[in-house]
Amino acid sequence: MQRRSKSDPLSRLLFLHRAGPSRIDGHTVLLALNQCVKTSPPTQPRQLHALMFRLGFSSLSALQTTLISAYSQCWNLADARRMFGEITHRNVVSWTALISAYVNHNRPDDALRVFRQMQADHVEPDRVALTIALSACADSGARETGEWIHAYARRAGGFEDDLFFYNALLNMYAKCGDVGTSRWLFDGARRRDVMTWTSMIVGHALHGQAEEALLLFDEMKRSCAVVPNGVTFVGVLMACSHAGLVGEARWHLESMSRDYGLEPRISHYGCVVDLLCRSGLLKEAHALIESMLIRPNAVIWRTLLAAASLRGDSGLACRARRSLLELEPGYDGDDVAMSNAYAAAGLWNEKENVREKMEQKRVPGCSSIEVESRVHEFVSADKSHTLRREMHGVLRSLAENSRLSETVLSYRGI
DNA sequence: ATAGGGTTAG
Repeated sequence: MQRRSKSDPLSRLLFLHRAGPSRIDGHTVLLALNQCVKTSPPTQPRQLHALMFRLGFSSLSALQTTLISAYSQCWNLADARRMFGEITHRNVVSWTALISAYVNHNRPDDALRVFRQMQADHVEPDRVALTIALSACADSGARETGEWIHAYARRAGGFEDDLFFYNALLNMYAKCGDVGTSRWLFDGARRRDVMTWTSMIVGHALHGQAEEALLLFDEMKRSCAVVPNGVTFVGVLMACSHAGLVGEARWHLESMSRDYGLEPRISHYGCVVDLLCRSGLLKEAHALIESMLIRPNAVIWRTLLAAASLRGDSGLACRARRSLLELEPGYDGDDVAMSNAYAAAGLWNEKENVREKMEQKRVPGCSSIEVESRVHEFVSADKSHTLRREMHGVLRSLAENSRLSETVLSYRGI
């Protein structure tokens, strides 16, 4: 149980209640609930839930809806779902709260399932519901559903002035692979905010269109209408990373804090470390990690370890491995990388030592994939799956195709 | 008119 002060919204509410229940109405309770959710750490939604019962507001649908998002924000999806089940008169807002909960818990397919259930229940989506459904489409790559929502919105009036909706639409097309339509929406936009620019820059970057992304970022700065934020710089650095533009990436990383007062986060450093490593600049990557103001995480060190093992730099690999043992000692993949590093450097005895330790652990790495809601698992050199012949055939043709396109690219001098 | 539900990274 947390300690709370006399002035926190819950205590105030209880005080008012004791003074005379008639002084409290639904609005008062709702305001208090919202304040509770905003404090950090947020008040446990179960306490709020109990209080609603005590004050006699437990069946007010607006309050129940607020509790759905409160449970969701406290990482309690099961209780959010249960809360939804308790609502007897569901409207578009309560459905939307649940859809949003699934989106925020990285379950876009479940979000879309609920979106369809809502319509089967004869509840018409409004533009907020459509906006959240679009972000679910973007996250799961559900382009056809996204296009359906676009058509639906056009019939319902377009919502072109709603930047929330417009940005979600533009982002959906970009994430689902249709950068052309995304750019068409961008060029035709009546208004643009940071999110519009950022979604478009990231969209280009994700699809390897580094030049378009960087040109757009220049244009954004020249227009002076919006100020880039941390996410914008993730897009810019991703673009540099895909195009191998080392100098440009370093310049933008410095410009972030110098010109915009944005302290680079781990994801920004991650982009640049990855780029330096893939360009073979391992010493520079290491120096950047050591110079960071924030504590490097396992992903960053693992990037360096992978590069060091690929190039047989066993000294640097050891350095990365040491940090990884502190951060994530149980991660078996790092042993594999380390043994590869020794092998690449010709240090066979050291390689054998690592291998032997791995054998003692005996935990084979396992990959899994979900197809039509059945999960299939594979370990290395697995021959047990009934469709292995078909799968190997597909893999062979993929490998063949990528060899072909590589030949074409090198023929063009790229 | 409408408490409550909203967009950007990997």
